[in-house]
Amino acid sequence: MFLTSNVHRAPLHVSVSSLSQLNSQSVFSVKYAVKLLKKLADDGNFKLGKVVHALLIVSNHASKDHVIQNNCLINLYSRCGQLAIARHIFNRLQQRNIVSWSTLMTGYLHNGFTWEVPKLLKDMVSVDNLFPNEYVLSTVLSSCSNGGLLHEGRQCHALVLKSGLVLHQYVKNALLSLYTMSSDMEGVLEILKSVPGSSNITDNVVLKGFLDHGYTNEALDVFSRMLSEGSVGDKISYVNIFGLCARLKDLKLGQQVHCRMLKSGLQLDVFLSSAVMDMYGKCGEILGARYIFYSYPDHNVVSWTTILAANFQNECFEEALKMFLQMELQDVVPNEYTFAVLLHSCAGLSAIGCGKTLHARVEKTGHGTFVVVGNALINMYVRSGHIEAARALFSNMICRDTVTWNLIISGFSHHGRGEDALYMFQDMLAAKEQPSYVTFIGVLLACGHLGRIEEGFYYLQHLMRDFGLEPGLEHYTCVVGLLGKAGKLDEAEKFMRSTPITWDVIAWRTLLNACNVHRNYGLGQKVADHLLQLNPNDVGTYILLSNMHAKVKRWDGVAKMRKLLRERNIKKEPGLSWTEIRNETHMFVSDDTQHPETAQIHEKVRKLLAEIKPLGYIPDTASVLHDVEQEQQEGYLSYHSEKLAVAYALMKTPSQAPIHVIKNLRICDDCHSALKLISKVTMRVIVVRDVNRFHSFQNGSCSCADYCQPEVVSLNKTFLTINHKSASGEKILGVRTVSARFGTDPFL
DNA sequence: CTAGGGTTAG
Repeated sequence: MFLTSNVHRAPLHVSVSSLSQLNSQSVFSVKYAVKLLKKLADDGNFKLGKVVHALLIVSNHASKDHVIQNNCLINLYSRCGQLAIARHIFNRLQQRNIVSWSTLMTGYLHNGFTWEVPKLLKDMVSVDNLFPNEYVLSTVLSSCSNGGLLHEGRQCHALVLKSGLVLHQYVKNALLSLYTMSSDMEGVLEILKSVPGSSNITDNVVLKGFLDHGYTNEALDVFSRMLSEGSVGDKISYVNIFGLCARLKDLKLGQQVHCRMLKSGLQLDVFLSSAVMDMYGKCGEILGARYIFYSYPDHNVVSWTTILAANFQNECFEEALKMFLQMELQDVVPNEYTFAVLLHSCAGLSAIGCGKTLHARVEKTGHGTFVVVGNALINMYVRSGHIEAARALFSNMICRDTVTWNLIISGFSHHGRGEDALYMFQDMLAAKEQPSYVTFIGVLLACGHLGRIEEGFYYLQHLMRDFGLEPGLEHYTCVVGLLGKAGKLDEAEKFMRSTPITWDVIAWRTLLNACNVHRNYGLGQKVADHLLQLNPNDVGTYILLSNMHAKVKRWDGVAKMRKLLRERNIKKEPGLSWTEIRNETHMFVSDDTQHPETAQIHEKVRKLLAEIKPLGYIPDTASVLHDVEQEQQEGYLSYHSEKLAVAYALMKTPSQAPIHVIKNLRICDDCHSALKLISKVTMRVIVVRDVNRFHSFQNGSCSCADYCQPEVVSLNKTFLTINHKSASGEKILGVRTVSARFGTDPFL
């Protein structure tokens, strides 16, 4: 084009010496200068812009006082990030109009000086006696929403109403953004109702607003209206809609939207690919997320973090850590979200070595001061069994949020430290931090552990409601556990029958477990029947039931359970335990002989069992459901994985070191009593994380006080669940090492 | 001559 060729060629050849030749010539008409400056402003071309500006000055043309041309110069400099120059020109204008003001305001807005913009409006009205038009109003409103200036924004709303410009779409959208920013979704609905007309941009603002503030149904309404109008818009619309699908965890809808996007021919960009990955990740379809990741090449921190998070959310913790190494190789610099995801992945694996390395790194980079990272660190230490390290971190945190408190409270609860948990809860209230739904799960677990029935009911029936919280299934399940633990089994059953809620398998299993502990055979059988009716293939029920039969020496019952399992071809998930020794993770499978040191480990187990026998240990293998086929083989050694892992850790660690073992199932009664005694004879602290909680064995007793906690979901869905398959699906046996090289050695 | 919407943690 004529314009571009002129811009890009002619002025480029202008040198200082040639300026004098151009001096007397009228090179630019005003009209041409305006076109040129606009083009340069759009490109953000500071270098050429200065040259043209210089030419305009030296050309001695009458145009230099031309207001439109000068407005273009202000625009040029503010678009190039040179706000000081823009302001200087504005100050020296011979004459100015409303566009001069509006251009300057936009400059302040885009350069981050949002709070100056309402002041400029005030000056404009008082000094130049100009009334704001739609350009000015939408710019000032945007500044208010970007800068959190709610008060000023409200005043602008008044101006908008006075001017009658509400009907203007730009102004309306800016108003919607303002009310979205201030979480006033009722205000948003009000504007939508009173102002007709909608554009793609309106839809996007509103959709995002509804999503951010939990108005999922309203967001769905917007989406279905977009569909009925035949188009779902552009890339940004798709980003928002994928966000909606992610929120709904509706994979089917997400796939349909994805198909539609493909058909519409839209190409992925870094935002869109992140949004699609996030959708697949949150909908539990990790393969979809990975597919998108590899089909779009140009990733930034955010899209990398998205794929790491998708892996984490789908319990592919190792894969998340491995992919981070790739990210580093590509020189993408991680941010606080990246570190949070990585630390949560370590937490999922109880990979304390990786976790500590990352801890060292965030301390060095300064990311440790972000709440998200602090929370992730606390979570990592809690789930690796280092509750005191978590407490120390908590004490040193500069700023905390609800999640921080929830983590430390339920952390103590899961470690059987009920009193500490309740003290923390009191501190939380004293710090004026609003407790949430999750907070009370941790609090009720703590009450359960301490056997404080009345206190628990007070929290459930009064305090929660004082904070506007409606108790849910998790809370009620905690109460069942609370009553059950105190031996009030009939009351627990009555509570379940009288509470109008749909109880799930977990709740009934909590009651069955209580029956088991308190040897209430009759009620136990009743509950078990009910459980098997709910889910005839639930292994957990069979195991509990079999334990119960064994406890009252009803061996016929135990045999019946085994027969049922065999007949129904129900496979018990293999028992896995692992322990980390100097950054190496050693994984054990029950009755596994693949570890290179199997002979020594078995020898160690035999020795330990012999040592604790005099202290009263009676092997209780009959009560334990092993793999039925294997069990009938001759010479079968019933060594559960946790026994193997503990024995190995005892062999390989210094004599005072505490031992940390993680397992995928619930610890069985036999191992539990064995480990209590082993902690006594070896004088070691042995911390075992099972699916539900932590058992801290010390000097012959356990922090769980021999009672299992209800299996309520706490903090998030991945709490205490593990990934026993690697990304490629290979089965993990014997020794496996989780690499812990993340660029920074914690001891450097 | 001047104005608007997007991705990651729990």
